[in-house]
Amino acid sequence: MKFLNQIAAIPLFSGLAERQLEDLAMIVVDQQIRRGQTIFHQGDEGTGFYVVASGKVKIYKLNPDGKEQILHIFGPGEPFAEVPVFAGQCFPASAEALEDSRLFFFPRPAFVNLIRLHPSLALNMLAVLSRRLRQLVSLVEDLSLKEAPARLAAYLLYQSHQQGAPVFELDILKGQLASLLGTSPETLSRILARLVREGFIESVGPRIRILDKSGLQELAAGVKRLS
Amino acid sequence: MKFLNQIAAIPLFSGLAERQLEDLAMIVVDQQIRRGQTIFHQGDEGTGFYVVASGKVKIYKLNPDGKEQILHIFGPGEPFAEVPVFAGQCFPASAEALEDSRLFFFPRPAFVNLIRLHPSLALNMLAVLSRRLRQLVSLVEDLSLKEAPARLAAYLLYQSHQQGAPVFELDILKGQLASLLGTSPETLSRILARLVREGFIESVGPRIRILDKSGLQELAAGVKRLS
DNA sequence: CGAGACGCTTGACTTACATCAAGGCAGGTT
DNA sequence: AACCTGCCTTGATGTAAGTCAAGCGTCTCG
Repeated sequence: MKFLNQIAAIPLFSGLAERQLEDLAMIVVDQQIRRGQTIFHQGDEGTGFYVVASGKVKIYKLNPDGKEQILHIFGPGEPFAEVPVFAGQCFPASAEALEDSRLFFFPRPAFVNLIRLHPSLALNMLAVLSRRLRQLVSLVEDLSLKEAPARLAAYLLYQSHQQGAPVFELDILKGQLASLLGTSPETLSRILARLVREGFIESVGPRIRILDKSGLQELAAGVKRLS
Repeated sequence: MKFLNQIAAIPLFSGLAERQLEDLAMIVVDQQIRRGQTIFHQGDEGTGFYVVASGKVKIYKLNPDGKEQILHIFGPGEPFAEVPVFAGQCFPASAEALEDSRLFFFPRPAFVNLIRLHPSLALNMLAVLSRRLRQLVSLVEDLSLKEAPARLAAYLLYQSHQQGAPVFELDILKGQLASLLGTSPETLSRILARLVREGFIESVGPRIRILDKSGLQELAAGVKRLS
């Protein structure tokens, strides 16, 4: 059966029996998207949700002046746009591919039926939404209670942790990072320069080396500030 | 059985059979809280979730300087603190009673079992989390993409709509409203004064009268600004 | 090769909002 | 009545970060 292996590898579907995975494979729709292409706009009706098979997708909001705030960036294996499946039906935000991507689309009615039949699928989905909630709470906290340098420090530490090394490469463009951190490219550039000047990091292009991890942690927590 | 009627009236549990409501009533714990009292702190371990029976509760974050951001304010019938039930186990934020309140507490293990047995309970919970996600996305949008006057305008319109009249009373203290809108009491006070001066509203103490609904809507949408 | 286009950086300026400080007003207590 | 205390308002000042504008390296493509 088509895509069965790839579907089985999606964390959201972990713990499901072979039979249930086959049910999923029955309803899935495969979709190719080019970099820069819009997947949906906020306000569009949501007829199902997606899982990233390959590539990278951003979920974002725009204001009337054209300023953008990125809410999430999702990579392989991560589901997105589940909200309209369970509440209301329109998307609260827009989605666009940051790279050429392949998506699995699961139509709503069939998926809701599967959830009814399989409690472990429901619990997995509850866990996904709960983690998402946690992420968003943290974004609100960052935007409202921390300054831009603290947000950047937190992001750098997170990336370094994810990639498992004190030296790493930013995996998104700096302009996109600015939008994710809720600031402008100019401000991001200036803060990065200050972090270098004050010895917290080295930076060449997208390559970052963390020199003072505990200093960055203090910045990120908001207990210390740049001079 | 104790509390059965009140539990049956909670929207989260709508559509459940009598038998299932009785199961819930078996596991519920009743809890009285005084105004100002803390229910839990962020980082505490979450052993279950709550539903407000009466009173009012705020969910909030603090930064090291003591600045507060309110994430939600919940009233009768609304569940909160579900996140640690399904993902991780510690609370992402803190909770405090804004009024003397009565809470129903549902211990995690028993509740998770009920979810396994009753798919409609799972779907109800998914709907609750999805709506919560929508709310938080909207909060991020407000904080990052709108100015304080737009946030206040949106709040006033929402309250007016909720209470079903162009004249209404703020149901929380202005200081708390400032924290909910991500601003300071001083700034809130000034913006309110400007809204009055420019003829959008009348305001005496906590009493608000909306004079120019469409003007406020334009402010809230960010297409127009205060002069 | 030259010309764009794009992404990033840097400098000069502007601004929304926070902070600090003082005072007003209402409700409750002695 | 005098006096808190809590909440709100108003004024003066400070600042983080946005905006505008110019310039630079890199890559692509005619």
